[in-house]
Formats: sequence, structure tokens, C-alpha cells
Amino acid sequence: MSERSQHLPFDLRSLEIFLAVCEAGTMAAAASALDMTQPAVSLSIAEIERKTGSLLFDRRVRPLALTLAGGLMRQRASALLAEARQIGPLLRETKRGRVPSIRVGVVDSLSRALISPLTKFLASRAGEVSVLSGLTATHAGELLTRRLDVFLGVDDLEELPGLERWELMREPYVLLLPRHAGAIQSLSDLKKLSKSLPLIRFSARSQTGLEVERHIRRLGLDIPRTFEFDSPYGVSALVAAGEGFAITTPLCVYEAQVSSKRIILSKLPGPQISRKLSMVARHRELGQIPRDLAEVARTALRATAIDGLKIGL
Amino acid sequence: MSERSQHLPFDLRSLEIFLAVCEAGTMAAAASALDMTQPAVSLSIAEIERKTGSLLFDRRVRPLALTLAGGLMRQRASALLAEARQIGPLLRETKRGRVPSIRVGVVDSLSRALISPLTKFLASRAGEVSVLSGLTATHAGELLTRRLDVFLGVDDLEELPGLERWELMREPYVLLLPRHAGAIQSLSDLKKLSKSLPLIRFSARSQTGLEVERHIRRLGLDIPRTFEFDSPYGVSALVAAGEGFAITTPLCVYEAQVSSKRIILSKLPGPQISRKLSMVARHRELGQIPRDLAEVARTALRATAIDGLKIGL
DNA sequence: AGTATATATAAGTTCTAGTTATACTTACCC
DNA sequence: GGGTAAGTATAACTAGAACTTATATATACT
Repeated sequence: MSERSQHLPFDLRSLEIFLAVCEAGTMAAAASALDMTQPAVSLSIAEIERKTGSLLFDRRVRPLALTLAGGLMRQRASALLAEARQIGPLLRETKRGRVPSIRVGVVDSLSRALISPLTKFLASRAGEVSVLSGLTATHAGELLTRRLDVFLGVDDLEELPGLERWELMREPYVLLLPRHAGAIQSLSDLKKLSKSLPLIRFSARSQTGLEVERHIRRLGLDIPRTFEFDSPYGVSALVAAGEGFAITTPLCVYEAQVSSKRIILSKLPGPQISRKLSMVARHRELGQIPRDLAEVARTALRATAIDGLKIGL
Repeated sequence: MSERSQHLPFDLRSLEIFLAVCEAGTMAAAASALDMTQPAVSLSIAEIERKTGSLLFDRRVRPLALTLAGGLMRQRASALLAEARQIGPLLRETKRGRVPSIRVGVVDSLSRALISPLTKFLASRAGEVSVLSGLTATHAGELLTRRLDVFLGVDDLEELPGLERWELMREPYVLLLPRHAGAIQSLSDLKKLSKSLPLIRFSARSQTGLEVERHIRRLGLDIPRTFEFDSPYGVSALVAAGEGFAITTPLCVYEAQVSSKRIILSKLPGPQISRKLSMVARHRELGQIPRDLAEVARTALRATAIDGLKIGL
């Protein structure tokens, strides 16, 4: 009961009545427009005034004049009702399996491979489609704060509850070398290479960068930090320019679209590592859409990976 | 009764309950958070679902999962409630004679004279102040569609009901000539002038332009249409450049701020005409504010008109 | 001032949102 | 797989909000 006091000083019905009075100019006219009696309208207005503690109309004049507070209430109330009235029809849309708007985050290294097929699919399931590129870590935060509905990236946020996850594919980390570099067969070849050419790195802000770094330490390589990039294009472009070599993945290379004449992909010597690409959405909020979306993404990634092979792995 | 059917399928209270369930994950938990019983929550949710015709939760799983429609409802409902909760506090602001936001239109030719004093005054009466410049005709439309609260211009919209009007001042139309032109004493001097120099006009979209045009016809002058401008600056600048002469007003000239070395203001020969500057607001919606605002505007215009005289009238 | 038109108040009625009590589901655990 | 704990739905009831009719009071117009 004590809770009730902090409640809203009006409900949508009373706002409808208030607006009807604003339009009609008198309570009596509003009452007949709303098909109710004049005292009901009078009481409803009086109730809002009592609960808000503000007079909305100046009763000393006829037709009624809005007070300062009343004018403000009119602006706000009409906006509020307009939005409220949209909701019902929007809900009905979802019954055809369509959602009014959907926002998807795609990690930079997949955007070239996925943006077009995802958008095409989503257009059939949503009225408004936003596809945002960026880092997985950023997207994870945005998913949790509801600025994104789904993201596709390299972290499945295993530790967080309330999410649904789909594995899209795994891809191996590989060596990306300038065409002129010799073949790298063994770990000692790699160590030698790292003396003559710098390692072009993914920044530690990216999940991929962190994994590469961890692996380098595991291999016992101690390579100074010279170049680092947030984006797959930066890494591949520098390798293509002969400025260094990189540890990356086929899809990252595909993403960058650098000329395949200037680069070679080769197997990483020593223990193999791979990265897992996942899709993450809030638990059961989008019905069938995530499941279908994951399938579309898998198909697109498989197709791209096959193309990616042509680069020369 | 038949009316009731087209009503909104929820009210603000039921949205609060719905959101509490979304956050709590179960109806029972939401009920205790809201300090009510579980069946009440269950019934409230069921009622929204019945009225919207959309299932919001998937009951076959626990904790409850949002359906497609439920996810959408969650987004919309939380936005709607956030706005609704702002209204109460905003209304309270108005009790100190302050209004949360006010939007004022000022006709271009007064903006230099008025913008600073009006803004200063409004800052004491509103939390958010917008002052927009433009043509009176545009502002009139915006006033009626509630995108403006007040405007100051050259039309008092006499024919429209539901508005309050304040006269700010009258100012005479005058001749604006390049410094090198000879004195114009009589109508025949003016006719002669119009053979050698073009008339720089206000566009017919502006109220001032229409009045000037009407007066020219009344004087029997037939002057070809060469230059026309929406803004006072355009007109004055061309006169200052020696490209023509104009029929304008002191405040329009002041507005343009062209060098007084290049221009002369002189009395219009023949019958005198003047323009009336008015302020218009929707009837009794802003309390005392319009009355005070009009006084501020009058003071500012008088001060400017005296300065304006120094230009050389 | 008198009349017509609005608004406020009073008293009674209906209907809704809440209650308690209980039956039914789902999830989980041995 | 059956038993148990936790959650949800349904039924029957109640308090109070939202309306109603009836009537008193205030404002505007002539």
C-alpha cells in the first residue's frame, strides 16, 4: 500500500481523456466525444491534478484554458499515447515471424563474408535491419545493454547466463607471409624469420590478437612489438607490402582483400590452434530467427572459406 | 461499451508488471518484488496477452522465455515507461513559473535585434530554449502544428482563433539607397531612379516582400523583377554594393549589418506605409510568459530602432 | 440581472484489479 | 522414472476505482 504512493500519477486512459478535453475545449464536449458522462471526465481530470499536484486547466475561464503545466502535459501526453498506440500493431507483426527491427553486430574479420548474406536474410524477417561492425568485446557489451540483439564474433561469452549460443565454424590460425619470403616448415624456420621480419599483430583489444599473443608466448618466441592493428585489413596490407609476417586466419585474410599475388598462407609450424566463430543472442527473445540466422552464416562462411583456400593455403 | 473494444490493450500499470516479470525471470519473483501476489501478476500478463492477441512468454520453459512479441514488448514498454515517469517531475517544474522547454520563432529581419535579449529572458523561464529564425509564414504553420510555442513576426494571424496576440511596434517602410545615389524627394525622383537602378526585392514568400510589392503597384511604378532575396541581408548587401535600391525598414537594415558608409536611408516619397510587428502564441498555454516576453521584445526593438536611426534616417 | 451552458459534488452501481485457496506444470534430483 | 520443489493457472471472493444519475454551483452571454 505504501508502495502505491510512488506510482505514476496517471494511466493511459486518463491521458486519453485529458487530450480529448484539450481538443474539445470543454469537458462536456469531450465526454460526449468519448461516449461517457461529464462527471466522469471531470473526476478523471481532477484525479490527475490531485496526483500530480499540478492544475492542468484554468477553470475561471470558458472555454477552459490550459495552464503552463497543462500545456506541457498536452505535449507529453500526446507523444506518449502515439507511441503506446504503435505497440499493438507491432506485436501483431511478430506473428508472421517478422520482428520490426533487428540489430546485429558482426566482428570486423567476418564482415565481408557475412554482411551481404545476413542482410539479405534479415530483410525477410525484420522491417528495419542494422548490421554493425566492430570488435567482439564491444558487441558483447552492447548485447547485454540491449543495443544489439545478436552478434557474430570470436567469443561465446560462456560465463554469462541468459544467452543462447550457436557455433558457426572453426578455422585454423595460419602464417601469412609476403610472397618473397621462403617456405616456413619448422619452428626453427619461424624463429629465424622473426629475426629478419617483424610480426604484424592484431591489437590486444581484439580477441584474435589475444589468442595469437598467448600462442606466441607458448611457442617461446620473443618478438618485439612494432606494428599492431585493430582491423584485419591493416595486418594483411602490411604483410602484402612486405613489411612483415603475421599469424592470422583464412577469413581475416579474405576480409582484407589484398592481392593474392603478394602473399602466401602457410600452415603454422608447431602445435595447431584454431579460433571458434560463434553467434550469441539473448536467450529466446527472437524465436526461430537466431537458429535460421546461424544457418545462413554457416553457409556463407563455408562458401567463403572454400574461396579463401584459393588464396593459396 | 462498443467503444471500449478499440482501446489500448494495456495500461501503464500492466506494463510495469510485465517489465518486472522480464527482469525477475519468473512471475512469482516479480510478484514479491512488486509486493503483490503471484496470481495477480499472472492475471495481468494474461490480460495483456488476451487483449493484444499475442503471447508474450513461452510457458513451456522455466524460467519464462520471452517470445518474439515479448521481446519487442519489452523494448517498447521500457521506453514508454521511462517517458511516462519524466512527466510528473516536469509538471512540478512549471510551478516555479518555469516551463521545461520553449520554442520561439523569430522572423529573419528581427533576429539580430531580438535573439540575444529573448534568449536571456527565456533562460530564466525555461529549461530548454530553442530560438528558430525563418519566414513568418513558415512559423505560423509551425505554431499551429505545435512545433513552435510562440513566434515574433509581421503577421498576427488575425483570422485564426485560439491565438493570443501582442503588438510589439510599428516601423515605417523607407528607401534604402547606395550612398552615391542622389537624394530622392518626390515620386518622380523615384520613378527616375527606377529607370537607372534595379529594385532589390524581398521575395514574395516573405510578408514584407508582399507588402512592398502591393505598395509599388499602388504607386503606379512598374519595375522589372531582377533580384530578390528571402533574407534582409541579401537585400541590404546588394544595395551597399551599389547594385540597386530597395524599399525596406530600419530593422531590416539593422539586421543586415552592412557598412553605413555605403548606404543611405531616406523617407519613402508618396503615401507612407508601415509594418506591424507582432508576437503570437497559442491561447493561454504559457501563463505569464508571453506577456513578459512581449515586453522584453518591445524594449529590445525600441533600443534597436534608436540605434537604427544612427544609420542615417 | 437572467438565462444558457459548464463544471463540481454527492450518492449509488458496475466492473476491474487485486486477494486467498487450490489445482496443474515444469524442472530437477536421486 | 517417480517424487519433490518451485512456478503458473484457475476459481471464488472482495475492495476500490471508474462510471453512472441527480443536483448544486460557477461562468459567459444578452
